[in-house]
Amino acid sequence: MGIREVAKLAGVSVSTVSRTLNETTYVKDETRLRVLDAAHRLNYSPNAFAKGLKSNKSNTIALVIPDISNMIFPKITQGVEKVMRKNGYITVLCNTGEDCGAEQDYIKFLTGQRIDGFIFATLTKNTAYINELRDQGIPVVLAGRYNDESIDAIGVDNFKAGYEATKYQIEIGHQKIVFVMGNPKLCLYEQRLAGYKKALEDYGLKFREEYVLYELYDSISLYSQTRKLFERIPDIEAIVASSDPKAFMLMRALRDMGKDIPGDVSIVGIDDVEFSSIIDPPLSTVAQPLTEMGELAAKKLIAQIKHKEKTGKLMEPTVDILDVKLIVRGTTRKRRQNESDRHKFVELEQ
Amino acid sequence: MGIREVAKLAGVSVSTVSRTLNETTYVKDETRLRVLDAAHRLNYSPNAFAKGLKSNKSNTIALVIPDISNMIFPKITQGVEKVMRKNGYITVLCNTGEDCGAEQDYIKFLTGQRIDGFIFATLTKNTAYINELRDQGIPVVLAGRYNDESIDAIGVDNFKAGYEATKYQIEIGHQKIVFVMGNPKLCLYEQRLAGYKKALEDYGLKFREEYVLYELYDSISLYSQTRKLFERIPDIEAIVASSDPKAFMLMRALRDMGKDIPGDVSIVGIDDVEFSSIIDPPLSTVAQPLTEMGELAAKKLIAQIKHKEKTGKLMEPTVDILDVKLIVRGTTRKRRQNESDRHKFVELEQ
DNA sequence: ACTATTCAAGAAAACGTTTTCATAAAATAG
DNA sequence: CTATTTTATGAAAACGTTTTCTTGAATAGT
Repeated sequence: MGIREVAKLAGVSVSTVSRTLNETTYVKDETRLRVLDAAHRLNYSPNAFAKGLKSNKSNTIALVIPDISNMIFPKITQGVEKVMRKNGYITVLCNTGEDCGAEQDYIKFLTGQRIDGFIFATLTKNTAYINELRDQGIPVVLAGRYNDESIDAIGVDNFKAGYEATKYQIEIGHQKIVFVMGNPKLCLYEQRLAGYKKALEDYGLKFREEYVLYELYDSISLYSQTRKLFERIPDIEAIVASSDPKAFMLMRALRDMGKDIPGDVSIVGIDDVEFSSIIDPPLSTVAQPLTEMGELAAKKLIAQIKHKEKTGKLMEPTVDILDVKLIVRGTTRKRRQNESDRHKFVELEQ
Repeated sequence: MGIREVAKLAGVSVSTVSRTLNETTYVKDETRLRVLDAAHRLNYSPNAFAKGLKSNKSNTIALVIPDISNMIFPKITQGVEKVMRKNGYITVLCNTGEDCGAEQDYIKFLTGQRIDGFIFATLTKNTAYINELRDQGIPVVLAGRYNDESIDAIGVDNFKAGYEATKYQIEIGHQKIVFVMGNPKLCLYEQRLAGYKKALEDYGLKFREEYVLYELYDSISLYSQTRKLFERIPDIEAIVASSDPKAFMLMRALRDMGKDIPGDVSIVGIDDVEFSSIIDPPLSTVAQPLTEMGELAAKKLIAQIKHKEKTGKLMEPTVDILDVKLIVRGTTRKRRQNESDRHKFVELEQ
């Protein structure tokens, strides 16, 4: 089942078989046909190990993500895989479980496996070992993080996302706006928070530390923290959640406290995961183009790989920032003038 | 950076280096230390291509799924990847997009890439090319489907899932129970439907074809179909959805028609995806252990791979069926005695 | 008609390992 | 003290390709 068998059946040398199959130089039409036929008859498929050994190419890339069951990553993954497959690359999945150590181990292991390139969608700040990878000449692109100009990246405008979400809440009349913060180690949350602050500032509202709710530990803790916050400050009017899943958790907590959404609290998220449009009421949110991000990251990586194959060097890194877009759905609502108006409104609706 | 450099630095032959690194036969302690030190100093990592060429092992498996952004697959994927990584295997992700042709292309391509084994979580009935794969001696395990005893598989008891969901609706007093059917090409839906029918029968209820709602095309169409069904048969009391995402879509449609859940319609799903517990009200559903399914499939595949390495043959295939469990949450509710009672109830609550 | 050039195809080297074969020293047995 | 076994290592073959080096035939240029 090797190339030798094909050669024998076609009555040519192995070199000729290789040449026809790889279309590398001249081979007479008549011979080519014989070879192709033989290869087909023997159901020949070249040994990837041998090929790789010569070419030092695996046609395999690694997608490193923290947690595939976190809703934003399947979309990114889908985009990456699709583009890779179309271009003849295989995608290996590395689920690091948000564990930096595991990530490094994985990288070390994969480097030995001669991976052609890496896409990192992990979101921690520490990029030392990632830069190292690039310094070794291995193509790397970051998806969803771009704290560093020294590496190729596709990101979204997280600052704008935070800004737009907040701006909208302000423009529909809210002033007491809580920001739900995520893990501060991830710069995307910092950027979103910065956007929130800037919007407040631009509209002459004062930033108050007690209005930002930090997600400590996990999303369960967010539930109890929400209740505590609303007990302390009952007149909160609006919420900007730094991610959709956080918005879901808050909606849950609020509902359990007897609050109506958007009647009592106007909520806007950031992400636009698939579920945001399915829940009731559908979540208003700032959408980031996740699948597109994956696709672009994949294309960028392929471009680097090809360039490296040709020239032996990597291109200068660039970072592309994708735009975000506010989608108004059912969880946001104009502020009513005062309490008495509000009751009127409620009665009217029933 | 090859083994030769290590050998030179350690002052030994390449054979000795290989032997120390693979711990295959005798090598003097003193020599071993020298080699290890040299390898470490040169940051040596063996070339996977060369290794594979000799051993015919890639330490790589392929996970074939229809759609990673379909909520049940990230969980399975997570389970597979975790076990694989722990055992030194790499997982390549194959997202076929429910397209059988693409799947076959992918398989052909991967077979050439010398993949050690396959896990299929795709759910179509046609297994001809999968059986072929096994006949070629390639380890294969199916996750989530088990229509065939000739291949290793991990499945869930889909019949029981349909049965338990229906049984519960009956036991809390409902009689007019709609079943929402999925793609009939997937045997898991057929099995769930069979469970529904059997439960009806066991409780002396008649199966009515007009009570099963077929998801034609996509989940969007399900929305309009739901409305049509309830216009035609307004007194439906309960719904058994053959998957949680379908339940979500129905809840949406029902809500838009002004129906209260579970007040007017009692709904139970099957799957227990992460979101089911997050939405409001949280979905009652029959849970299948998705992550566990992935883990077990991975373990089974590894067992086959190891066995094949040792004996050159595959073990007799076995299929394991995991149990499912009804989780009662907020979308199900006991039937009230009659219409007048019902109005009373509603008033009381307000 | 004789040399360049292009076309066509085989022989053999190379890729970086592992593994077999060979050999020698050391340990053990009789 | 020799004969065998065990321990330890090097040389070389093998894995299945691609690619360089040759060589030969055909075509073209004067």
